[in-house]
Amino acid sequence: MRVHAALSLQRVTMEEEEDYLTCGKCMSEFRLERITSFIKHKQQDCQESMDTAVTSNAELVCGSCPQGFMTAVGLLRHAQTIHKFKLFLQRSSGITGIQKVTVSQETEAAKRMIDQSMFQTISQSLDRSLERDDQLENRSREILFTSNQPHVMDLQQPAKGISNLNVASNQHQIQTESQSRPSSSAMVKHVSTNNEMNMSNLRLPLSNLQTNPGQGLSLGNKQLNKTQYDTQKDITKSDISSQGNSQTSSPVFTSENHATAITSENISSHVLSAIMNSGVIFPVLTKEVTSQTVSDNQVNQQPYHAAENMNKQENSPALIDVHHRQINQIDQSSVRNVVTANQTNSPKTPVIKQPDISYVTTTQTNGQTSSQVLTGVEIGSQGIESQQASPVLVSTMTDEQVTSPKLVEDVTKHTESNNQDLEVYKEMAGNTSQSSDNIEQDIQISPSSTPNMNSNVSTGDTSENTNNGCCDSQKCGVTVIPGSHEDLKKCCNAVVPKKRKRHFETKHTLSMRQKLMRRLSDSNTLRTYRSSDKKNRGTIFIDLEPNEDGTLSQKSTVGNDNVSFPADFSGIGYEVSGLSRDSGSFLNRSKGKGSVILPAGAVFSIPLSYSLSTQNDGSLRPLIISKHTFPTEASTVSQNTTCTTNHLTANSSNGFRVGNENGQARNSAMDTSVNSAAENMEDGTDSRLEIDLNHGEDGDLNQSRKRRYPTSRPFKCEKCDSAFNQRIHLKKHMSKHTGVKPFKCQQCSYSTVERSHLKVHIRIHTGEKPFKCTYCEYATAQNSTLKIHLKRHHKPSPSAANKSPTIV
DNA sequence: CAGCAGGGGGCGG
DNA sequence: CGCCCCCTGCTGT
Repeated sequence: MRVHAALSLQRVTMEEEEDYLTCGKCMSEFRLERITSFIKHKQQDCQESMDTAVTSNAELVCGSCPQGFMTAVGLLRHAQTIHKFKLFLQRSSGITGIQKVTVSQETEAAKRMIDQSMFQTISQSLDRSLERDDQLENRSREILFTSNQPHVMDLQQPAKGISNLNVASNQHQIQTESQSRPSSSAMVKHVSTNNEMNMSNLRLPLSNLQTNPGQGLSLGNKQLNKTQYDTQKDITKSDISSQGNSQTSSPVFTSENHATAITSENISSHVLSAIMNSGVIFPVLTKEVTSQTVSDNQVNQQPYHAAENMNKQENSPALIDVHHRQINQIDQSSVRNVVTANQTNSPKTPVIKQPDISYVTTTQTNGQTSSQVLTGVEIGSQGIESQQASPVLVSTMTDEQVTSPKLVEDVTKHTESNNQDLEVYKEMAGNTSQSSDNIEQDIQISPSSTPNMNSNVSTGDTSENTNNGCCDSQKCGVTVIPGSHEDLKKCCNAVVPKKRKRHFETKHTLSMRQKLMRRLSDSNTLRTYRSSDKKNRGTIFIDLEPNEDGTLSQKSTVGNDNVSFPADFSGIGYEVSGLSRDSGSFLNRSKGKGSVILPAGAVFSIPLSYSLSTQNDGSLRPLIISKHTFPTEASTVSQNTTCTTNHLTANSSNGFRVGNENGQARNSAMDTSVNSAAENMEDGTDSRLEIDLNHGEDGDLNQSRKRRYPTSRPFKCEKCDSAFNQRIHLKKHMSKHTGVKPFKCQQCSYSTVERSHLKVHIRIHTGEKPFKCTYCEYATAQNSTLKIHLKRHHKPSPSAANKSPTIV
């Protein structure tokens, strides 16, 4: 039998500092100055010490045994270790740090232990403890209990403590009186008779409690080392096992991963009162004790299984220093146990869950039993503060639903999907092995947000949105609902910014070139179709194919009888930038990316919108699309158009010209509305859709802005002859007449109607010249200025330009 | 020739 | 519709 004499509970107050010696076996406490009594106590193997403690030091006496204690904490730890009280703090929300405490049903041993006299004793002790608690550090005062749920213990505004806690022992009903201490505002509203106590919104002193899943649980800014962590796990493991083996009707415990151990520093009177009145056993962790315990363990080269020994009723040190329970294996059986538990146990049986575990719990309200699927939080690598998600009430289900095969299936599915996470977690936590048998009775449902120590901030990259990563709440902030993991995409999309989503859609799928090649390969047959069922309007796609000599050929005839095309497109270079989306606008609109390489034999389409007018006989006036070159532009075509065997060079403003044979042409884009042309036909002239081979005035290769919208300008200015294709442009234009320029420079009198113009203007004051010449030191504030500069000073030779077309 | 202002089109939301 | 971008024209050096 090992004996641990541990120095514990260094209560630091503002007024005094008391040191206590705690027997690790019987939990008796001795003042430090009575160390001789403590030594004697240990020498007598605790036999004599009880009397010593009771008679000489004890302020509290256990109601079930003659053990005496100086402090309520000591008594509680005694209750914990000897009489098997348990309590788990459930950290159940992240951002705000709000936490939840769920207390298990008392054990049979605890039931026997709890009697009125004990509670009265404890109550008195709590009052005395408050004197110290009020003087503890702020973090000790941060423990908050709030709850608005019925049948739960509600302790509100506990910052200053609780007073006069009276306990009705047998029924465990609690009443509170707060009149004795003005600062005491905590109230115990109600405690259900089934000993279920649910204390929500517990805010623990976060500064004093950090989780380091990879290395253990850090308490009081003291991080446990690997050995300590393993010890904790061992304790937990055996504890789980004992729970399952010895207490078939006991509360079902889920994994205690990241459960909050109660320390002498973070425990407050509220916790104490809660514990006392719930009749539960709780794990107490005292820093000094932990250190000592671990030290002893290290000496013994054998971790101490406190819980195991406790369950064996051995007279062994019972300093349960941790319940940082590591979940290592979750199998379907464990999942199903959840439902089984809810099936077999009384509805009154509380299900204790862990914050990072999705779980099913049952509650009783007005005599009706309902079950809820709850999810907890995940603990980030940075500690509790990194928790992100609040406990999410996913759904409220009836018992039938809870026990339905569907739920079992969903939970199972969900659990399976997260097993990989668990493996990662296990590995990172340094866990070596744990048999699933040990947690066979442990309820662990859907560790949805299994801590991912390496989890990154959501990147939105759908490629990473796998089951084990996407719905990690650390990534997307969405707590996964058991059984809803299949809705993974929705989950992620809910948090990925739209722009980012679009970014990934456009940048991380197929490259533009891949898209182009695929599209080309899919369209080796010429196609000409109308996008509209109406006879007199639609869009025609002219399929063209580059010839071996770099020219283009139109290889199909138009299906529309009312539309004819030139028979030969040979020798004509076309920019591809006019392709609409419908026809496969695979070109990037970025500058310098207006060209495209077409493999030999590939076909691309040029969309042409048209609208036909009716003739006198009621038939549609044929629309003629012909190759048309203006005499003055012919040279431009030959000069600026580059059309080699395998590529086409896109030049700006290269498109179609709509007009009539009188030469009344207006610039149009590739996607050309022929409405105006149709209108012109009304006057009897032969209207044709003519292909404008003009490649722009300066032949700038970068001028490849695609034109998507029709060039018709229905929005005409009432004060001048200006017309625009969009209303917004007319609106901007009107500012010229009205003088309204809402965007004003703060440093000068400049004002403009366009925000972007002001943005450019401000560069004058800031001196910012983001556009830098790649050939010299020249820099400018406007891109167009740089272009002019390049053109004037670094103009590439025509041959070079031909040899190096811009490639998308 | 550089710098700047402004018009107008494209495109996403 | 707002924003951005491209382009053009004007002006000063």
